[in-house]
Amino acid sequence: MTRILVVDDEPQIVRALTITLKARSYEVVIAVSGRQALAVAAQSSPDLVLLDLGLPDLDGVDVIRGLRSWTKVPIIVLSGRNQGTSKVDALDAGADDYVTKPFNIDELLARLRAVTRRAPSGTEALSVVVGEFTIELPDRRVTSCKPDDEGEPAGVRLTPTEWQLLELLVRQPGRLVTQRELLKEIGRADVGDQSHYLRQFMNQLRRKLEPEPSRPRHLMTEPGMGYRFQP
Amino acid sequence: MTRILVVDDEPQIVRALTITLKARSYEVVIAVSGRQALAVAAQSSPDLVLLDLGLPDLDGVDVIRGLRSWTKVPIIVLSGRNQGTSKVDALDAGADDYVTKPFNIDELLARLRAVTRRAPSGTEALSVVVGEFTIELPDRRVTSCKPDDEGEPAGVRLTPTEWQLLELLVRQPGRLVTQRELLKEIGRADVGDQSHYLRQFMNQLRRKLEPEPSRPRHLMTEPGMGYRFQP
DNA sequence: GTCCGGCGTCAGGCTCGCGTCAGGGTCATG
DNA sequence: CATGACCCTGACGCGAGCCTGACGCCGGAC
Repeated sequence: MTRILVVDDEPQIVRALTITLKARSYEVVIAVSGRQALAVAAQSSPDLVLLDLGLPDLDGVDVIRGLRSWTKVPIIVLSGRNQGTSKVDALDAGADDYVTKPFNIDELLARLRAVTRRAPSGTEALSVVVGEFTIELPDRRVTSCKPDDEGEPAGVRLTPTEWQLLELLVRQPGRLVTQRELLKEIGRADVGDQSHYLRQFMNQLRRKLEPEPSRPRHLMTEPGMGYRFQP
Repeated sequence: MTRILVVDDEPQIVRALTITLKARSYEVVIAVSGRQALAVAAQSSPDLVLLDLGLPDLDGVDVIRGLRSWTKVPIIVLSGRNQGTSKVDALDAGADDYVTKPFNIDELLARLRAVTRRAPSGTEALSVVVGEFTIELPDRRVTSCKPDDEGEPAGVRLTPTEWQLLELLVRQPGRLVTQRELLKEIGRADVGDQSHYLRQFMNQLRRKLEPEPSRPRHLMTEPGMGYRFQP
């Protein structure tokens, strides 16, 4: 089932879109601000994003850039502003389509089908460079730029839990991800203080990815809060 | 250089578009009717089609269907008619975008960049070499480079299920394919943990294709996640 | 200076997932 | 009916990955 992330701060718009999309048996995820949109997109990996440009916190174009820094997920922009260069800016920032409010719902659905039709493989993603390694999100692998002793371009083996944590961090570059979010990702947000757990895996990740594990440059820890991925 | 096929029967529109596009160093090819559009597209293989719906001979939607019957080239529809269901019909027939006349030229150029940006333009490899075998996807067969004892260039016999799994892996070289994806391919993603199932078939594939089945070099397993084809 | 909470690191037990062999069931074919 | 080929399930050993406990370090509070 196709999962759609609806980003809008007007409740009635969100409600109308949700009802319409669910009636077409789409799965709907909601965000009401730009920052929330980036966080939710990272955690739920939607197949399409419906993005309103008039958000309270971030500029819509910055939201598009934030998404495009790690994913190729199709983005359709909804906007009341049809003047000026916002259309061109949004499209050039990486949006796939631009629909002006008020929009015909059938047209929106048709455009939605058009952009999803072209991207059948779900969430294609880009790669992120970390030190001497390249994290390839779509392939779920980490490769080294330098070949090893035997001349093979060997990569790094990551365990499922390590990968889950790394992916959540990398998909939100620069943003602080709380311990709770990280623990929720690996299904351990239920009981007590499990931060020890996290430290264990972060340690392993640093040992596998950081040149100097004791002096991390990309997997930064924010004491008392959580962790942050620094590109 | 990006080649654009402009299809319109109004000379002044064609002229204006041609000048604008050539100024952006696009290559421009012209057709003034539906039939001509199909013929020109076939022989010049453009990278994008700008299609006016109000053509004298064929219905615009039929032109789209005609193109889509053999090519995935991006199509942007230009139209003066913004009423009715023509938008939905055109998009569902295979158009990638729909712009209503009169249009802002900067917006059109931005949409043009948006659809070409997403265009795959990649040709898939049809046969893959793995060890001493060659996997020929279109022929659905695996042949050995070395002839057998009797001098015949014997191939490897794969069962339907084995082929389904191998094809899914080989079609995405280097990418990790999750257990769920693999099980879904062979129609067993419905209930419970069927990973045992997978292991069975992967084992058989390795015994048939890998020089050392216990030390696989191409059909790699990623514990807890899935499998990966390594070219 | 002393206490204390949070973090990094190491070590070890234990479960889980993987590979492998073996055997039974089903369907098409001779 | 007999005979394969193929699909599917069970059992078992083993190693990897998970989870927990313990210890040292550092910075801030008092």
